[in-house]
Amino acid sequence: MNYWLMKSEPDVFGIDHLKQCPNKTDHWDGVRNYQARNMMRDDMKKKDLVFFYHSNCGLPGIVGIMEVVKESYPDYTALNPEGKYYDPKASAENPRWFMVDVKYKKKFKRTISLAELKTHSMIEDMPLVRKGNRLSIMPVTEQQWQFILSLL
DNA sequence: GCCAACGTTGGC
DNA sequence: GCCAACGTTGGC
Repeated sequence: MNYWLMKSEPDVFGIDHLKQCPNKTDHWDGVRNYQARNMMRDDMKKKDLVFFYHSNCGLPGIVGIMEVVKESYPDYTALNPEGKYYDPKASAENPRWFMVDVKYKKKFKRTISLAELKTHSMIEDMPLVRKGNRLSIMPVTEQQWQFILSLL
């Protein structure tokens, strides 16, 4: 089993949105970065656990945990010319972009903020805390996962 | 709202 | 294949 971290803007889609979805499950659409796509498409497996990270907000940080419940399939939002995730280079035959389904597991009592995460040398190798990093999906090692949980 | 860092695009 | 221009991410 693998661990991951995925970013989302809480104003657009935060952890509370996921919790309120039917069956607390939704598809993680709109990923338009090849590195992130490849990980989601090739390496993300059912039952993998994922940190839900809130970005671009008052207190950026890890807010909870979700679980992968469906492995990658074409992100159909790329095919909708009206949608903001439309990509004219994607087609049904050649989807180009993929998504997985994730299910809400838990929300932490507090946000483990980016500022707090940056103070710990245990996790200094995480892309998340490195300068200028914009990856919206990244792998988390088991050691990093356990360490972060120990901060709660 | 600013801006640094980064990814993507497209001319050559 | 290089690289300048541009667009986006995301912290602050």
